[in-house]
Amino acid sequence: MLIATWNVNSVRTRLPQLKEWLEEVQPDLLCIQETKVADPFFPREELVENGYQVYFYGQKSYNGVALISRHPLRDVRYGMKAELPKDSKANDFEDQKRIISALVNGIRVVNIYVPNGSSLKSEKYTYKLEWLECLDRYLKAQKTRDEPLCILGDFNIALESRDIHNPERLTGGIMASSKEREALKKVLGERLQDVFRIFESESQHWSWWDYRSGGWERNRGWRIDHIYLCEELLQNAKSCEIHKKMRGNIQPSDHAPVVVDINWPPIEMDEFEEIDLFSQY
DNA sequence: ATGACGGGCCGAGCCCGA
Repeated sequence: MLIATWNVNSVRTRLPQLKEWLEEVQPDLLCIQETKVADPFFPREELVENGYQVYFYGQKSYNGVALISRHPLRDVRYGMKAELPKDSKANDFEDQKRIISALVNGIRVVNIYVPNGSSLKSEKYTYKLEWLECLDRYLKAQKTRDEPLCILGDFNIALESRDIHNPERLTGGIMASSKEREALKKVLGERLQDVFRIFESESQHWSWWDYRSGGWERNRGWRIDHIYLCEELLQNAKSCEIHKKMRGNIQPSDHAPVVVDINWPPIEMDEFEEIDLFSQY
C-alpha cells in the first residue's frame, strides 16, 4: 500500500504534474498541502475522471489540504475541531485550513500543513507553536479510538542537523529552532517514528528547495516533509522514498513528494508462500 | 544578503511562503 505526501504549492497550477505523477506512481492515497483554492473551485472532476476520490479542506490563496484516494475513505475529519469540538483554541485555528484526516484500510491518516512561522520574532512563530500544542491534543483525542496512525505532511521543521544543507548557519533559526523541535517531539512522543529514517540515515536527502537563491541548482535543501508511523505500521513498512525528480520539472512545486510503501493489511510469511505456490500452476 | 522565485489576487504591485 502506497501512501504519499506532497506540498504542491497550488493544486490548480500543479494539476498537470499531479495527474502525471498519479498515473506513474499509482499511490493508494496522496495527501497534498497548499492547495490554495476555496472548496467550490477545487479541480475535483479532473481527478475523479482518473479514478480518484477527492476530499478537500481549502480556502482562497493560502493553505488548504486534500486527500486523493483510489479507495473510498471512511470517517473523513476536517480541521482540528473534528477531534476537539470543545477546544476553543482548536476552533480559533479553523480559519486556516491545515488538517484533514480519514480512515483508509483501517489506518487513520492525518494530513497536515504546519504553519511556517516566518521568523522567531514573528507572531506567526507563536501561532506555529500553539498550533503544534493543539495538534498534540488532537492526536491524544484520536488515540482513544485505537486506530493505527500515520501522520504526514509539510511539517516546516527540520528535526536534526542531517535534515538541513547548512546546519551550522541554519540551526536555531526558523524551522530549526529548539522550541519548534521540542514541540514536534512532544507531538510524536513514544508513539510515532519518522519512517524515512528507518531506511536512510545519511544527510543530503531533501524534500524542499527554496525557489530563491538557486536552492535547487546548488542542492541546498531541507527535509521538512515527513511521514510518521505508529509501531504497528512501522513494522510493516517496506520503503520510504523522496521523489526528487519532481523538483527538476518545468514549473515545479518547491517540494518533492515523499512516498511510503507499507505491507498492509499485513500478509504473513506462510500466506506469501501459499500465494507463490498457486502462481506456479 | 530573508534579495534573488513563484503563486494568488478585483489586474499590478503586494502579501506570503520556508
